[in-house]
Amino acid sequence: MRTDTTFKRAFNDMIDLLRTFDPGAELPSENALRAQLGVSRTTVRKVLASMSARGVIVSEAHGRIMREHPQQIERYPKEETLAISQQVETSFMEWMLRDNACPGTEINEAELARKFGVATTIVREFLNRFQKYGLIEKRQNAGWVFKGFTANFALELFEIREMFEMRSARLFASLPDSSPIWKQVRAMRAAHLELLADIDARFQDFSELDSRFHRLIATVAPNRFVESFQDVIAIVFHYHYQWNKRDERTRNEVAIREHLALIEALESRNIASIDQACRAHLTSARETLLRSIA
Amino acid sequence: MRTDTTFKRAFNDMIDLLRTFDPGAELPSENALRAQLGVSRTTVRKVLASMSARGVIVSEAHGRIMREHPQQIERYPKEETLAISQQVETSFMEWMLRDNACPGTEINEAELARKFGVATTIVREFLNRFQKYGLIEKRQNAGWVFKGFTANFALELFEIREMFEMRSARLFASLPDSSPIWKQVRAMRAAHLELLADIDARFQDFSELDSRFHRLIATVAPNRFVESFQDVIAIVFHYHYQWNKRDERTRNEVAIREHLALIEALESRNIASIDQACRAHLTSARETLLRSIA
DNA sequence: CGTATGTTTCTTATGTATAAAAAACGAGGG
DNA sequence: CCCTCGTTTTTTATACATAAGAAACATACG
Repeated sequence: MRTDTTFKRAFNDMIDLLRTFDPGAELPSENALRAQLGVSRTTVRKVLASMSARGVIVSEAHGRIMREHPQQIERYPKEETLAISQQVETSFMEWMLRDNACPGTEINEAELARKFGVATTIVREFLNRFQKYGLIEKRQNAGWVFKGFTANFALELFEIREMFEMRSARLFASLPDSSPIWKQVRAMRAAHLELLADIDARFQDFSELDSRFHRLIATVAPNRFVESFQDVIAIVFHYHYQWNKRDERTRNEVAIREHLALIEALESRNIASIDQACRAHLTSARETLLRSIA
Repeated sequence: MRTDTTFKRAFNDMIDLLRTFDPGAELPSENALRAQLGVSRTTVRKVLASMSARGVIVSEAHGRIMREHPQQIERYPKEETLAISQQVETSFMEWMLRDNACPGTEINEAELARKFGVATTIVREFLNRFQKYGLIEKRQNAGWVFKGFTANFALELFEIREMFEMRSARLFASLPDSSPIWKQVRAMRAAHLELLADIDARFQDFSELDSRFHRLIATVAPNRFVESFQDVIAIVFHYHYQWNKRDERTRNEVAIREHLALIEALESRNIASIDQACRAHLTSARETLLRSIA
């Protein structure tokens, strides 16, 4: 049966939300909370009931009042707030990347389901979605084959990435000053400089910034297929580097500097510089990935 | 419970296979048949048993003998040889393209399952796989949204297609004479000329030839993401034009001539001609699609 | 011993069940 | 009438069940 991860996530979020109110304050309506927590009213009511039961809030004639800041209420642990399908993604990635599964390995739905402790339906659904990442292949009336997280995979991935990214980057040259994207570019530069200043402590934050940076570049010429491909890149980098920490700090610092160079090139509107900076970064990222695979 | 479409398909194939034997001939071993029919031995045995029951073949001490050509045995109808998941694809495409679903329409798994007369699991699985075609989008804990088979969709599709196809086509210029692909190119030209000669009768065969032609061009630089994108193109064209027959004959004849021009350009090894022919064809294909959508 | 068939076991394709979440419906109160 | 809240209905996420199909094992025969 369905897990109540949505409720638990909303419950945790509600704790944070309550911190922004003063003790004794009247809470917003269920509908307002629904919008803020991003869940249905049904779930909001469940959270409210749960909070009431713990005495954090009390129902009055005219609505609900927060009694006190929920200091000692326990949050639900992170794992319990993730839908089973998301947990399966992590489990699978771990199996694939950490256990170093060999190219050509047969993937068995039933076996994975047992190993991960979930229903076969979920594994099946995950594999169907995962297919688009190009790492597995289905065989008629039989299981799947793992094609391997290989150098070849990396090369094919970067071949497409280069096509897509060069196309977007070049478009910046002809973007008018008035385009709102320049503001975002400046903000992006600031975020990079900030991270760079504190690189020793925060180098792990780079992965997410990286993804945001490349997605921003892609937005100049919106295309659903390009966006979908960004998901492929994001998931590969996210999980691969999560379990592959060699030279992480250096690697990220280099990438940040390359990003900054590209930002400068974009702002210069000079096609040649843009080309050069973009290609330099992609080449470097590709080599880094290849080195970590070999 | 699982349907026996695999058996029915194998049964039909077996009828064709038996036609190639003489009456009284001894049949190949179960294992040999398995390889020829492309199914498991379990299914082969089921087919053999079924054929025996109908008296077409008899078991002897030393194997099986075909008694007579299976003239009056009835084949299973085509629909019964398609897995439910494939039928759902057709049903969904029909709903989307023929019923002209509006952009923004909410897709309801349960409702579709009822409408198509299948289990919700299947619909869910289909939608997950179908997501990669860029026509639907999932919303957290809710259904899906149909983004519409719109002009925008066509434009984004062709933008990627042009990038991919120009890349491949250009590579032909530097391909050595010795490459085995030239032979395939010549065969492809022959197939086109043949179809052109008989265009009035066979113009419906173009769709499949078209797909093969573009896939052939892509094989010069194999890339799983490009290949996967060919599936997108193939499915879109296959279904869209299946229910959109306006000017079909003319449309296909034009495309064949464009293909022939491109083949000639490829063989010339002249980058400029290749570029020109390739772009001309893609532009024309795009305009045709756009016209049929509007 | 290698190949062909009979038998058993395991996996996949598909249907059904159900708790959780979302959405729709309804009734009061400003 | 619009908003808020209580209630009912519908849908989704997940588990489980089972026939069809694949694969592994076993036996027999040349």
